[in-house]
Amino acid sequence: MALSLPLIPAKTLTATTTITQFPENPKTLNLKQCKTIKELNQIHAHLIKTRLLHNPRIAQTLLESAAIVLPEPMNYAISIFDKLEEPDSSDYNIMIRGFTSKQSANEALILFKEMCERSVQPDEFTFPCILKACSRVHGLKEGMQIHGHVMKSGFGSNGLVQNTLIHLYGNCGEIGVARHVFDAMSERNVITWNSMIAGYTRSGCWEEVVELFRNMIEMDVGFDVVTLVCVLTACGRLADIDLGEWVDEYAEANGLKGNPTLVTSLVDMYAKCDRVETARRLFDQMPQKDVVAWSAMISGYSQANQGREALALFHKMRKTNVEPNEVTMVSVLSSCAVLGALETGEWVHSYIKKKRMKLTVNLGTALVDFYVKCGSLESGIEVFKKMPSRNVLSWTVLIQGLASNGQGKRAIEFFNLMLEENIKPNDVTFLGVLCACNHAGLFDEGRGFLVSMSRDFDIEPRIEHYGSMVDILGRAGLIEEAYQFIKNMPIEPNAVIWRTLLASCKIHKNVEIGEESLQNIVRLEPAHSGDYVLLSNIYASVGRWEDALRVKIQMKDTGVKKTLGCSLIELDGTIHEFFAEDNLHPHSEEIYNATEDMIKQIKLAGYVPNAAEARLDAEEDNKEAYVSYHSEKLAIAFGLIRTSPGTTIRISKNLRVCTDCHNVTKMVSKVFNREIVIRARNRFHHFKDGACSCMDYW
DNA sequence: TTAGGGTTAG
Repeated sequence: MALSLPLIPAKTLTATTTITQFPENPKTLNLKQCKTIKELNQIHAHLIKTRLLHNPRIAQTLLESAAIVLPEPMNYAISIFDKLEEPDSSDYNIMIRGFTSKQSANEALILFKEMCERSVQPDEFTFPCILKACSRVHGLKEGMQIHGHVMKSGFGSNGLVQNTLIHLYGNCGEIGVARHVFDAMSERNVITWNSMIAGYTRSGCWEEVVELFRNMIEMDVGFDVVTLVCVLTACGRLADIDLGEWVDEYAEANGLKGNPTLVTSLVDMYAKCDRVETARRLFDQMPQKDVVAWSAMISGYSQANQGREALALFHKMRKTNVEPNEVTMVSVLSSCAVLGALETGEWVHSYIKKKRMKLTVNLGTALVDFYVKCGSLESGIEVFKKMPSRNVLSWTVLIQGLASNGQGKRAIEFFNLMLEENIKPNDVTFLGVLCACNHAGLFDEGRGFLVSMSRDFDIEPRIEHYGSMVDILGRAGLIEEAYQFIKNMPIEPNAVIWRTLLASCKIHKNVEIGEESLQNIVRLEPAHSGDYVLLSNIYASVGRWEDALRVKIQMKDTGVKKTLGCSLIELDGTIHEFFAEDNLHPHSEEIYNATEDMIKQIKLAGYVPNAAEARLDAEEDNKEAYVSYHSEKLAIAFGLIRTSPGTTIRISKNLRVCTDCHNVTKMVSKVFNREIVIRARNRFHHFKDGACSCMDYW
């Protein structure tokens, strides 16, 4: 190995400058007190000059300072190590630890190999050190070889070694093997338990984390902050607020709230347990917030569907000197995706480029997901192609994105490419594939995929897959067959399945099966307003006005509240929110005028308001007016007056698009020569030249 | 000299 000794010239070591600082007997030198490389240089030079470096103990202390105490690169330590006449196991241990702690675990492994070749026997500390190195680089294969070595060397029942083995296997996803080592141990300490719990945490086995924690308490093992951090993570994922609060109280009572990692875990737990305000309070109280704390709070908002708060917090973070990392950006992009905030997300994308952040699999996938969820398919595909590596999730978000945007055939092409690249699809991938078949009208293919997923890929279809199949049949107009399919399903149908059928009944005007569907839905899930609206619309569409009204009244009587329609449009990075008939917007009057204007113009081109739905939605006299001011119409009109001609208008809304709004948007796309993308509750609609990508089925 | 912890997309 190359020698690079940045020696201070001997002449600087004058009695007045340096030597006098040393104690008389250099053996008592505490080299670990060296704070800088310069100090170490001086001592090193002195030891060479006085020949004390030939003393192995002194040399080893120097080595330890260079390799472990100082944060310098390993070159210096290497130069000392290479000069050792006969390095023993403890010298090797120091070097292995140094490499591992300085992120060069591979070099640690090379050195261990060299140690074995030079017949230096590993001691009880060597194995924990080298196993930690394996763990760092997820070197399962190397770790297993060393495990074999451990057994041969007789350290198989050494507690330290076993703890590190648990950590290694847990860290490499071999949680079963980790548990095997754990179960075989005769004595376990807190670290043993924590290593096992940490492994379960890493593998997402949240129930096991809680179970082990309860065992720890029952068996009186004791626990510490590390245990609690893992338990809190599990509480968040399991939405176990009771245990989470218990941990919080324990931490409070035992003065652990000063530990930033623990508080970050509390923030995460509260946010995931739907207590975002509590999380924010804790977050605000943290005196020092690192990137993980910020990311946890941002992702808390993002997951609680509070995208605007997430973005606001991200902007606040940018004013501090804490640099966001890839993980932060994943949550920020997810918020943009949920909000449909294309401009903001595009800005985030350029920010990622400017900061030269690594396009990790997660970050790349989040970007693809963001673009396709904003209906910006080409950008999504471009990012996807540029990703240095992709996993099943990356493919799945792309397939789902293409499918929900009405590009079913293209989605299936990507699915085939995925198989060619030997990426194994999972259950969610198949949801995307079935969705693609649905939107592309690929009826036979859909049926084929449903069979294939269990036969060829060993994935049991879940209720969602059956639901997708019901949708495929319904779209094809095979209502009766869809009904029989539900009856013969191996799983008990839920409200979603019946709702899917109900929606098909609406399109194909099948009153009889529609009625039965609603009965089933009401039985399973009484308080869902959309179903009543759908049935009511079915009656209306076949002219059964009294029945339609009866359903409306029934809806009122049973206390089912209609969800308020809400549409969002982003202009110059600001998100504007509209509710049906609202006048909350500061430019309300202007927007209403624009909406009237828009309707007037499309009427000239032949638009006739949809009487059926208008009639039902209307309160008394102002029948037409009511539908005219559905939230997406207001948002589109606002988009028309605030963007330059030809610009694509992008809206996201919380409900399905109603028939009248769908007609209006088609007409607007033609009359005003605009592409309009509406992201609705269940799918995307791309309007262009008077037609929609959903082919009028949604 | 030795072992364990928090944030991320479908």
